[in-house]
Amino acid sequence: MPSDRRRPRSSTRERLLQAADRIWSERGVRGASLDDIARDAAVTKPTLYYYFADKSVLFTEMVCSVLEQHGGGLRTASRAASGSRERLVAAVGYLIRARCSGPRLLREGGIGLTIDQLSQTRSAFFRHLFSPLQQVLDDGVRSGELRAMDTAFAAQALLNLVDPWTGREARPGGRSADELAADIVDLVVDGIGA
Amino acid sequence: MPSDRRRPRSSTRERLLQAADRIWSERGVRGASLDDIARDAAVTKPTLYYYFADKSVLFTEMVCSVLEQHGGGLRTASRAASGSRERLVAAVGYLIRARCSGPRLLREGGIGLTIDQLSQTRSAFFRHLFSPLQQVLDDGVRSGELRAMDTAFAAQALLNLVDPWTGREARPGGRSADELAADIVDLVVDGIGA
DNA sequence: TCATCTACCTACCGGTCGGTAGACTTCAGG
DNA sequence: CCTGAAGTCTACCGACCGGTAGGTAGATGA
Repeated sequence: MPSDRRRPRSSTRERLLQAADRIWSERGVRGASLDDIARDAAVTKPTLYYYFADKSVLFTEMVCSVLEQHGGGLRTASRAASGSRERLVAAVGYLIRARCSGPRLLREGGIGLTIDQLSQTRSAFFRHLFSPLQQVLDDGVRSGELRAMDTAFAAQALLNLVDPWTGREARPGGRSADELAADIVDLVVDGIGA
Repeated sequence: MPSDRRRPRSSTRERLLQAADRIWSERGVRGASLDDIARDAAVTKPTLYYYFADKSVLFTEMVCSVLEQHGGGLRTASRAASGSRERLVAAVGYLIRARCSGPRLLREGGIGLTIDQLSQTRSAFFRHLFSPLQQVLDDGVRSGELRAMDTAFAAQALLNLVDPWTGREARPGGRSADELAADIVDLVVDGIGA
């Protein structure tokens, strides 16, 4: 091997975070080993340990990093649209297109996160995903486009709805991300009542 | 050990299925070992292998068995009520109370199920959970209580909504099973539009 | 009474996983 | 040219997991 060594510190670290996101999102935290992640980032496991103290740290930092990233995209997307329904479609569509599997990974827990790490990921979830979505709902209620409701419950419900459908399979009826987003928002906004 | 031996064959087998359901539902299929399940059923792992050829067979039989069981409860519950909204509340309430985590376990897949086992679990899911729920929606559309819609999509959405909240934790705002069911159905039937 | 069967056990195997020790390579600064 | 830190590697460990080999206690039936 020539001088691949001595790569800039941030690049390898970043590749490891991305690999952890991609692989764990697809196969679950327990479905893929650290070797798999290291291999995907084109390094070996000890190199992974050079950058992250242990598995739980890698997990926590990865989740926080992708939540922050998707939080930014979510805010941008929902601000770009006007009207509550359109903002919701934009937000939901972004989450699906970005394959944002944060909530699902959060629910996996159990890898032995410390209380501190757990509260870190929860806080990242609320700050970056939950709150922006709830904000859109609150705005809609205030402007009269949406009815009065428990917006926290509705926001969580929306995220729970989006989550199982972010994978590349399992898009009902072969819907595209945009169609799926529109259908989800139509369902939740209009309801199924006559 | 006195004469615990020579227990009736069906009892131990049944206890293993129940243990697998309870433990895997709580900790995920990869989060608990066969030793854990055997221990919970008060036998050893080889005894588990006496009844089930391997892990994937135990998984498949367990999923089919609990789906069948919950399917029965689901039909009974939704038939006992009248009116689409009430039938939906009854159905959703049953699934939450029964902590029916079938859909989540199904999504885990990946334990190396054969194609045959996979189609077996999918078919059980559709026959016992999905179809009864879609039936309630179809009836509602036919009677005019619900608007025309893609009932397959709506049924899947309802199951996706229920699923993340069947766990013992994570009931938003400390809702009881019945309150949660009512809130979910209100959200989906009435929508959040003004 | 004795062979056979069911139901279960202890003890182990091969493989994988998270994690570590320590050597090697590259490169910047003196 | 030397040194030392940064970055990466090979090679390994103990724990655990799925699965198996081989044996045993007790009920059953001829």
